[in-house]
Amino acid sequence: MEEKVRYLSRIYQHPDLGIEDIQKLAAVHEKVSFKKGDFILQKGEILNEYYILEKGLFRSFVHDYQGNDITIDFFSENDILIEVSSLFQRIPTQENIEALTDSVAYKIDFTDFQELFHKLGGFSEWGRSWMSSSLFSFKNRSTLMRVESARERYERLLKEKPTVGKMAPLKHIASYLGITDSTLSRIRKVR
Amino acid sequence: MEEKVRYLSRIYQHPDLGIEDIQKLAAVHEKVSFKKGDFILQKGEILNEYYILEKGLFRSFVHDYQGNDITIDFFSENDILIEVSSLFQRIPTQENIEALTDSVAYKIDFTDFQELFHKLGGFSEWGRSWMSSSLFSFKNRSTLMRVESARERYERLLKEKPTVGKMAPLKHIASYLGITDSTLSRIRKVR
DNA sequence: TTCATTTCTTGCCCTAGGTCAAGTATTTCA
DNA sequence: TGAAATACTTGACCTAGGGCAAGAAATGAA
Repeated sequence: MEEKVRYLSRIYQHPDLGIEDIQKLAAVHEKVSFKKGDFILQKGEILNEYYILEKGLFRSFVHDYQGNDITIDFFSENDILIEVSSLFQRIPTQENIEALTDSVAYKIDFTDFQELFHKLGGFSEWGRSWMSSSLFSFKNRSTLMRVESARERYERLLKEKPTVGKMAPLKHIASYLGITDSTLSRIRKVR
Repeated sequence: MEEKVRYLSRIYQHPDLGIEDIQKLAAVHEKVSFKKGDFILQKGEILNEYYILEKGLFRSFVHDYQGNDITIDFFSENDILIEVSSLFQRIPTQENIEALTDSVAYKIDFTDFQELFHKLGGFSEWGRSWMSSSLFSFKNRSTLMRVESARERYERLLKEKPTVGKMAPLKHIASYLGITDSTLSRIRKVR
């Protein structure tokens, strides 16, 4: 129990969140494990919880209009495992979220979240700030897609999420980067 | 005054926001006008307000590591004119935001925003929901960058923001789409 | 273990879009 | 209203990365 609080206080960092707040949060987080291949969300469902990923690797993906599997995002250790628009706007998602390795996470239900979001001022501040940095990184990604070459994007990914380079199958990485498997294979060959 | 309330109630739509809430919001929104070429934000500054754009067209842009001007986003009528991470995380921005036409907007200061955000439950819900749809559209954009051809992206933009096609200079549209001016010019030539 | 499936590599050829540079057209503002 | 600046077009050529297909390697299920 102590360990849960210690871990969550590393995730929920905000000047307005005191130790008692973290304890209230910890009380509604439940430890869960996943096997490689498990799904936490599938197209058409409404997400009812989110997870803090303590150990392991997930990816989210969609199918484009030609049926191709496109990786949207990778989630690695200490990331928040979530599909924001489905959870917060209560609408069916386009995305699927799948475990690429066995994993451990802390789960919190939407109703518990909602209650504390309105009760703890620091928590809603934390949430807004998490969302805004998440918005920033998607904005950034779409800029970098326009500006960097395939190799540059690959090298950036390796630097930012080293686990992905080691654990994710090449085809998922390729679709995440917006290139084909063959091209990624060739990029990898040369250093 | 009545007109301001009427207009803002079209923007701030949420089940938990009643007419009295909108009136409180309207009280802290101030009508402002801009001339073509005005900036509301420049690299290095911290944004202290946001705007609801009633009339006109803006764009945000950055310079990449080679000094090229890259358009990040266009803002047209009824859009929220904002740079989220600077405003909410109180950090200096990377972006510039510039009026492409004479414009009219409603301005709200961060301190007023902050007060009502914590006072009106419906307003923080509205904010979260606005952010999550904004997150969704950036996520979407970075997917479409990977999946669609240059011409498809251009045609989507025309459909989604028709004013942009008419008012924005070709080079800004091109950098928004991630292509060169020459290519966009050629795309336009053929229908 | 072995057979099947999935993952990755590689060769050959092709194309969307880039680069550069020289126009032409349109704005802008003195 | 006319000169300078900016916006747009177009041609000639080039290149990053795609498409396809065949094979090698790794994984996995029985």
